[in-house]
Amino acid sequence: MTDLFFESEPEKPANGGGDNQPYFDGLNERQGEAVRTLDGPLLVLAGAGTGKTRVLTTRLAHLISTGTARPWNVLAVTFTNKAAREMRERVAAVIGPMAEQVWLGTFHALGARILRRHAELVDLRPDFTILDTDDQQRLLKQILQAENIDDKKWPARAMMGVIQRWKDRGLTPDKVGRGDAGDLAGGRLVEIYRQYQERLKILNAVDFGDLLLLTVNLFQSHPDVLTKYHDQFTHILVDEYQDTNVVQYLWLRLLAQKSRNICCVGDDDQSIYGWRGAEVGNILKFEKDFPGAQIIRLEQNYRSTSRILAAASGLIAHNEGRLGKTLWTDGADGEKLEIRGLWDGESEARHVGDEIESLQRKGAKLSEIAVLVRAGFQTREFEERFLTIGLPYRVVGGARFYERMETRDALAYLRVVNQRDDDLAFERIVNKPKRGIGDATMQSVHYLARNEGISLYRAAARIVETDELKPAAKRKLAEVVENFERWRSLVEVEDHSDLARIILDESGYTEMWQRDKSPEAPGRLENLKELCGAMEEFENLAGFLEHISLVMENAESADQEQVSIMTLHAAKGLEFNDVFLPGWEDGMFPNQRALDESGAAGLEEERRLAYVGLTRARKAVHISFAANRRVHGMWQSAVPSRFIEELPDEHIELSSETGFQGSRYGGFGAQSGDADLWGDGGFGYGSAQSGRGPGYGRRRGESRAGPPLLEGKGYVVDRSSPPGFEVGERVFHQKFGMGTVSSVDGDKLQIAFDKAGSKKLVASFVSKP
DNA sequence: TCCTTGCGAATTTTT
DNA sequence: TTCGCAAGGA
Repeated sequence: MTDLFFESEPEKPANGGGDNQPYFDGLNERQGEAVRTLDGPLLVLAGAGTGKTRVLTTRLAHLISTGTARPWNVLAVTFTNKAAREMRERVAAVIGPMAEQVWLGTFHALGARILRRHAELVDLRPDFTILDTDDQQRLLKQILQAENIDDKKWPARAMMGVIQRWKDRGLTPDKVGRGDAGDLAGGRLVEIYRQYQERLKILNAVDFGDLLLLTVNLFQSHPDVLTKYHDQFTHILVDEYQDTNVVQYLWLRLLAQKSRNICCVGDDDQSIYGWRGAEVGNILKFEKDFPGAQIIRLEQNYRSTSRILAAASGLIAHNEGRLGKTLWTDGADGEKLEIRGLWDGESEARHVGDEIESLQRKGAKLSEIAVLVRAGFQTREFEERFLTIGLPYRVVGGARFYERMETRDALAYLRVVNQRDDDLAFERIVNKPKRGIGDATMQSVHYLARNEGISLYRAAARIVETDELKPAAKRKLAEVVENFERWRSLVEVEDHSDLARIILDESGYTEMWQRDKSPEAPGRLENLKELCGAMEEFENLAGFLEHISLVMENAESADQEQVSIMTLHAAKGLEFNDVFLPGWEDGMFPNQRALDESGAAGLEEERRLAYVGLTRARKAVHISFAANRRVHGMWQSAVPSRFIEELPDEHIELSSETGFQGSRYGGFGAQSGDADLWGDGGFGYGSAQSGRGPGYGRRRGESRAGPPLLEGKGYVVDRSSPPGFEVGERVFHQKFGMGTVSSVDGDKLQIAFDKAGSKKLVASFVSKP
């Protein structure tokens, strides 16, 4: 053990005391090893469902209960507040109130905590504001506008993304390479980034990226500060290490370099946040970064059936550059993965709805069922269907309480009271409710603020002392400033939730909604009440605002009996008995844009996402794909996801409503010599046809040339080899009309339709005219 | 200052 | 298709 100087308690012998502790009960050998290995760098490769959280919390408890470290000597880092909260609760269950003293939190929360202690060293005041995404974007937009950057060509959102990625990589404006900026924002993006940072200083504000970036800068430029933390943190624990970006990595490395007692837990196969700066590389090169590191693999899965694991393993094996793990279970084989091909999106939603109802009839709990989609907009189709059949559901990860307009307005008032220089907050409410402070007035204030290098609030306070504004505007603005000064003087006197009520009343904000006749108004007033109520749980105004900016959570709806609908990203870390994975079509999943933008790496990340999806399921996986889908109002035809082909044959059961007669699917039947692959289950071509109204089947038949379709058990399966098409040939599709073949790739054709644009589809969907 | 109209874009998201 | 934004008119 290092740092004996700082350990007041004598160390327990390596194999003593701890091992018999009750918290070791039920840990398997590997897990126990991961808990006991307290010295030196350790990487725990924890596959899905292998008890990762358990190991992490037990290890933390073990560190403290053996006296190896005192609570405040442990730094435990997570990515989400939820994970942090869970860990703290579980540790507290073992070691009691001492858990409170552990430095446990998200990277950002811990960064903020450190940064506030040394704010002046990075040119901030300790009461700095933490801007949320919306504020960041608005601030950047202002700068872009001032610089006359075309916001059509260089939208603030996208530019913010680029700057964010720089921050993720630890790059301050002076460190961004020349080539990195390219022609972004007319080649001026680095300069704009610099200005953005300068504005933040004036606003006494930081964005999320700064919480880490500035902390790293602080450690690098003030070794004495770093030393202080070296002395404090003798043991570091990191959750979800595969999701760390470069700054987080630097942050950890700086803090861990002395003690080297760093334990990172993660799963390279579940790295799905590359698009927002996460570096799988961090976990892949752990051994190089921390020489002598031990690696422990957790491979025994306690969640899924062996078929699900085999299918997931088969899929993920297509990725290169993995550390490699083989999940196993001593549980049951379970059912084969069910894969359904449907005619279109609506039909898919109906199918999923029916399946869920059938599960429900068999006694399944709705809370144990989830529909996991690739992108947020896909939830709509299922919501509509579930509403019509009266199936209770909830969409996880929608609009959040703290993102609602009225909440943000109210918060803006509080932010200005808390910190005058918070321009974004000030601007948001200066004329809300309407009090006659329009663009013209604010222009003058902006002008003064810019010239003097001061914040809007200070500029406003100054400008009302002059005769620059028209009398009416001047009076109104002066009133606003006076109000804020008065509210500010009440901070010490009034209880902060009462103060919030006073502010909302006196500013006329509450009245504004009371007068509002729109149907949403009552709800908004309700939210405002709720907000004031929520404040009571906090010590003071500043504490509350810190919580808001860092924690931004949904008020959790009670665990009711409802199906969960969410994105695959949101599902990470969760588990359900039955998991539905719709939309497995090329272009949708894997997502076309991911492929276009990130190529092979993008495909691998999509595949990991699929892996995450599959491994959420305890008992059964239901995959589906649709032949036709309406995207942005246009009908698109698609081929099944390549991931379906990558699933091991012996663990899947494929059936299709309309028959995707691609060679693979034809080959399926031929391979096993068993038509049953197509024939089980209740979803037939015929029944689907009747549900959709007349026409489809007939049209399809009519427009089709060549041999009639084979029919078996209600399915239409074309086993004849697809008619050969050649480049340049004219073809007909029932939905897209006439088109010309532009390329041929096996049984998939690229067709330039006369009206519907260019599409890639399976040859059997088109016919010769 | 507010409302209408028209255009363009439309992943994943925590902090 | 639908939504959000920005410009232009009342």
